[in-house]
Parts: sequence; C-alpha cells; structure tokens
Amino acid sequence: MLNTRINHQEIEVRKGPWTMEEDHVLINYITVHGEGVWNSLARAAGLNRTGKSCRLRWLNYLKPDVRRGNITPEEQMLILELHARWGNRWSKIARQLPGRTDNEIKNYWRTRIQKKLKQTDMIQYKSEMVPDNNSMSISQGNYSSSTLSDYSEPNLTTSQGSCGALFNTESIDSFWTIDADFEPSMQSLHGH
DNA sequence: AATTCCCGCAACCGCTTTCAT
DNA sequence: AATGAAAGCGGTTGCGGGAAT
Repeated sequence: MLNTRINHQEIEVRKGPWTMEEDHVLINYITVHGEGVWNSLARAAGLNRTGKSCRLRWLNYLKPDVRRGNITPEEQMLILELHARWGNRWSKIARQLPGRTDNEIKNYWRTRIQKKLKQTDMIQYKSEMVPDNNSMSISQGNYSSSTLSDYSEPNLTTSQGSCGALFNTESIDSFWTIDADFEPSMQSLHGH
C-alpha cells in the first residue's frame, strides 16, 4: 500500500488496492448517507482516500447493481457493435449494458477483443500476400475501427438486427472463429 | 522446485467537461 | 462571462497469479 503525503499537515492519502475494511466503511457510509460530493464523502467517512478513488471503487465494484465477470455472448456482440459505432467511448457503451462498467468493458476490449483483432489483421495480411488464397475469406470480417468508428448515434435495435448493418453473418463467423474460446458464444447466438 | 514470462484486471493519472458561484 | 471545484472519461501502469520453461 502506497501512501502519499499531500501537505505539511501530515495527512496521508492511501493509494493502491482497497482493503475489506475500507470497502465496508464506504458501503456503510453510502448506505446511510447516500452518494454525494466525493471529496467530502471521503473525509466524512473517515477514509484517507481521494474522492476520485472512492467514486471509482463504488461505481466499479461496490455498487449493488454492478455485474462482474461472465460477459455473455449477447454482451460480446453488443460491445463489438457499439465499439464499431462509437469507438473508445467506454462509458457510453457501458450505459447500453446494464450493470457493466466502463472500466470492465474497456479492460475486456483491450485484453480479449483487441488481441483477436490483431490476430485477424495478421491473417488478413498473410492472405493478401498470397493472391489466390480462397480459404481465408475474412476480409469482410476484418474489423477496422478506423473505418467503422464514424457512425452517428445509433437507433439501437436488437443486437442481431443492427449488427447486420456492420457485420454480415459470414463475417461475424470469420471473426469469432479466430479463437476457439468464442465458439460456444457464437453457437448459442445462432441457436445451436 | 525454482525461475521467468505472460496475461488479466484494479486502480491511478491527466485531461476534459460540467456545475456552482 | 469568468473562474474554480468536482465529476467524468479514456489511457496507462503495475501487481498478482497462473503457465511455461
């Protein structure tokens, strides 16, 4: 745990991972008093944390309606779709996924999806190097945020319906089969 | 068994936007 | 309208744990 002295009054601001005790203090305080001005809240609750830190901890992990882990296939598709529309507007994307936070979606994108996209790029690159390569017809599925990120505000329909405008079924299949991890997801999406 | 490498994620940092005065 | 404080946001970092060697 890192402590930072912020002034001559020897007040130390705690940084780094939250302890269970700190979590309890924050939860109890907000349960009784509700959310408020975060800097004041941090002081009033007796937490030697910045308001920013308290806000982040509450919104991303402690708030009762936060859902964590196990991104569903539907959520995966929605994240893909919305990122294609809006780019890295994580908080905006998160608002379309009840219970999910911008931080979680951002991490999910960077650690899972972005990695797959890089692999897809490599495969496409290789296929372009071989002129008559019919077996690697993923070019339509090659997801490029630079070409897809300029969509205007979406008229959000069902995931499947609006996805069709951006990814046809064939291209989605090509994208997801890059990694066997995602096969169950696509199977359930396709209903088999 | 020990060490190194890699990956996922929680949390921080800095910038921008919003709000109150 | 100007200004400062707080909140919001996206990018990045660093730690912990598991996999690989």
